[in-house]
Amino acid sequence: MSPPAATNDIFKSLNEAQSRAVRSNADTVAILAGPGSGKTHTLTSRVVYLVDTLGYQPQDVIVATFTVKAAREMTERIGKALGQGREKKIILGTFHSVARRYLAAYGQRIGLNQKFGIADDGDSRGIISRICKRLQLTVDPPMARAWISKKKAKGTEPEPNGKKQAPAKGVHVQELETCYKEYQSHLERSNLLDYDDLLVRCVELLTKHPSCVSNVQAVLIDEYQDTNGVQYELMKLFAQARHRITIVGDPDQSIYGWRSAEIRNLWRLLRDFPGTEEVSLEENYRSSQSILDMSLTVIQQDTKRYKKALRPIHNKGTRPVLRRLKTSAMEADWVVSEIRRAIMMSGEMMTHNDIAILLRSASLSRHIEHALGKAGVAYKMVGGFKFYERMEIKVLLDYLRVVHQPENNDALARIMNVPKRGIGDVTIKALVEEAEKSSTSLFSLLDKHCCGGRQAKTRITKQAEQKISADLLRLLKGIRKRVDEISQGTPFGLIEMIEQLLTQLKFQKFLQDTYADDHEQRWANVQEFMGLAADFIRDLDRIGDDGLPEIEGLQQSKEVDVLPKFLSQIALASDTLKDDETQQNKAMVTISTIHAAKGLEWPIVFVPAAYTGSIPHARAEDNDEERRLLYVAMTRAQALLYLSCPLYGSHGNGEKQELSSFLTPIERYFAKKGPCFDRPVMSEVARILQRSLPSEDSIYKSMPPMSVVEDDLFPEDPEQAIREVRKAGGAVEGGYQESYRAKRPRLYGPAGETAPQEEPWRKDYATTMEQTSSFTVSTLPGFVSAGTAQAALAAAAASAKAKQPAQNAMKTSANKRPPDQRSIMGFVKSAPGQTSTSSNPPTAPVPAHSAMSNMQYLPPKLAARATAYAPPRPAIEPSLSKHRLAATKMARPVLPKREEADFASKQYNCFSSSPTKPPGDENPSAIAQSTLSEENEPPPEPTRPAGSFHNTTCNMPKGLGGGFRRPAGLGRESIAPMDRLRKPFKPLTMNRP
DNA sequence: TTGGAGTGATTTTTT
DNA sequence: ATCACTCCAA
Repeated sequence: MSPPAATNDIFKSLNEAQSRAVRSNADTVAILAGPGSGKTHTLTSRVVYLVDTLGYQPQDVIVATFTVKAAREMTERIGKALGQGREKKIILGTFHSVARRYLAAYGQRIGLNQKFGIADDGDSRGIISRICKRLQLTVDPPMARAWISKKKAKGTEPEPNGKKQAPAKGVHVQELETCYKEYQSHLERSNLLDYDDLLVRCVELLTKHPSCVSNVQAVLIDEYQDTNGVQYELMKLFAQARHRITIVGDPDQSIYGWRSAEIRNLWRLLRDFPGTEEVSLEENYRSSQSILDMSLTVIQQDTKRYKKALRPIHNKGTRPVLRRLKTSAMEADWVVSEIRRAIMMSGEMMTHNDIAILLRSASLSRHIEHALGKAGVAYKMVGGFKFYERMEIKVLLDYLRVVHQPENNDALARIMNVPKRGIGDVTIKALVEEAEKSSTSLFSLLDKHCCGGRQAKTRITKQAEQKISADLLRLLKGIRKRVDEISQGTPFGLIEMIEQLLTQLKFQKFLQDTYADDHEQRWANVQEFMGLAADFIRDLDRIGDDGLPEIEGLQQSKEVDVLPKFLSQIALASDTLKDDETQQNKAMVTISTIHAAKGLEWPIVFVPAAYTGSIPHARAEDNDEERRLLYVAMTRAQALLYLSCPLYGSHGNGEKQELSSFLTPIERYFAKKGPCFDRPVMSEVARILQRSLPSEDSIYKSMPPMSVVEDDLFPEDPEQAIREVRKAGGAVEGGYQESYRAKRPRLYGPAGETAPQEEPWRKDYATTMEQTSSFTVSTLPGFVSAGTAQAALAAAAASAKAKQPAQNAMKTSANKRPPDQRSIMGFVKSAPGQTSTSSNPPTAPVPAHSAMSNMQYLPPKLAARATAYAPPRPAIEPSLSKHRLAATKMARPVLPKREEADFASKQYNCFSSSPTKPPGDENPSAIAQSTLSEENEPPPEPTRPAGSFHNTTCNMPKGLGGGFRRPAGLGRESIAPMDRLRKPFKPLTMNRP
């Protein structure tokens, strides 16, 4: 079979290294690469290659991703390339969903009830806290939960250093064990599996019954750095028939350590599959060079990490911004103003779709949402509050869950009194207790009590309640009956079922009564839920089942019911909705947690709240992971990157907040305010995004009169601004209102008139703000000039004290590695050129606190073994393995081969300046920013020693010019599909003039 | 024993 | 500002 067109297209879109990875004949392929290097594209291409060129059957390929979003995107991409709907046959999904599929089909072999349900987060939390209460355990339930989860997620392999999981001090392991046991038995009784159980039980299944995966020819894993112990085992088990595994990952983007992700899995793989071929992808197709440089200065603060080459394909670009604002409310307003400015100054080359605001925690979104809403900017929130967590939805889901699994006591207990039935907490608790003691389900207890020979010895049940219970039971039974009838025939009825629930519960009325003010919104949510169910049904037909291929001689249970599928889909995917339908054509800003943003990219990225306590999170255990998180956030940006930090906390009377400790050492490398969007800057942005910039004329014409052209609405140095105000006699307390005053003192007339007690002034001002949301506040001339004056003052002061490079942070040199500590891959396979990459900027200081790391290092013994399997490349120069300790001294690394090195360095030169760029305007953005930063060091430009090039690079195609095609799927259209609308019913009007 | 009002802590990240 | 929990009146 000659390769169809699809394959050729795929190969055209690959660069040399990517193509090598795609076509590798090795059984095990490990692709390690930095952000924006086309990892996922490579992985999908390999899938296409395996199926299309090598003729693997799609159903014999397993692709496991980490998030639902990634899974969906991958299906889409593969589908596009493969066509004929063959992508549907691939066993593709998150680890959890693939595991669920196997358990649904074969779980009975390990004694699993086929109708098992999935205990979501809330369920397990509830169960555990009830256990703790009941048994009067002293452990804190969340902590017990974490302990249990870790225990499950770790898998069976013992820790290398023999250390045991250490519970927090002072906690009795005995209690934890008890809780664990109790929890498991509760789950079992309710026929539930929690998230970890899905994996654990699947491991059990595949260990005992390898035939279930006897068909599997290849296993591919995305975001490998985030796999945990069980997932590793699962991966191996999936691949047990043929041992063909392809992984892609980036240790620098390992941000799920808290969920027991183990970077150790990387060397486990190399240990268990000695023939593994490594490929590294080194070109970054995503971000401007300066964004990449800046991100590197962050990630390189971790001296223990494994360094990879990462070479920008794009131009220098605009210097990233680190803005300081007074409060988080002001910060949010500033973000909005920058969003407007950027869009306006780009002449709509960029829209709201091109913008993301990435947050460390979802709870930080409040101010941002407020500001966006105030300004009438459409946005959507990814992650954070979950649709399914909303009361009204959760209730419906619980009803459905009880219909599916009558023995699910927790769900039943929750809904017993939900349209008020006059059953109080006490009664419910007693009933649950009784049910548990007599080891029946709550449902059958109630059933017997009401209908049968009234056996419930529960002390108190009024007759009124009894009748209402009958109503509840009748409803549930009625629906169950229908389900039973339906499941024999067409897989319809889900919608019907929900409708019936709604009418019989008088749900709308219930919402009206319970939530007086926002019942409309809630009802709308319910309707969206219906729409979601409808989509699900439709996709079931279109996408086909998520069943497994028939294996000869193996009986599998077919899932005929839609309900369980629907429920587990929801449990496993906090966001099931396809955006195709929901997507209004409105451009929307994306707000997302950093975690949820992994793998995505946007032209403009804001990272607000970059203060210590947020980005190294106050409760974080692993500072290095927090740093990686910041790195991930920064590397999402293509053209413009904005970080910001409020000086005062928004909570309470705002204590002072410190800039993120990851940023203080490099603060001076950032621009202090947003760039001037002049022609050179904008055209460079356009080049990075590969879009065409509207003519200067048309931009100018479309600009509303008196628009804000510069980022000067807010003082560059709020503290300075505060001092100014104070000098002028104003009271400074550090609050929201106050901040505005400090910002534009002139508004309030001559000095002294700023006294906060002047209520009328303030009120007026505030209302004006609200009403004029369609234009920026600053369109009033007075505002602008005052602001500008302030900014000028602030700038002067700022540059005076700019030279404080946080030397104190460098003091500790506790970061020296023990001599035997090496970076993972560099140690495992001591290939030349794979070691150093971009060298440190000699000045990049290292924060003192980076001593802890979750990186695991290969024990010498294993290392020796692994090295033995390394392909016959020249051994590494011993000095190089420790090169990082001597990084500052190392002017020139040892070169593997001279010619190659020269070639590579030429290549690099070629990368770093665009061929189309006239030699003259080397760095427009630098010029644009020069007023801000002329005294400062330029951002540390990593010098990339030629010898650091991986040999992949040296093998680059001879045709030097044509070699650097941007892989397809990395272009504009590849901006990852937006996630589903979180707040669909907010006022979403854009009212830009 | 239920339900409403009032009070008090509280927010990492995800399958 | 939102949720969970306590307290008090039916």
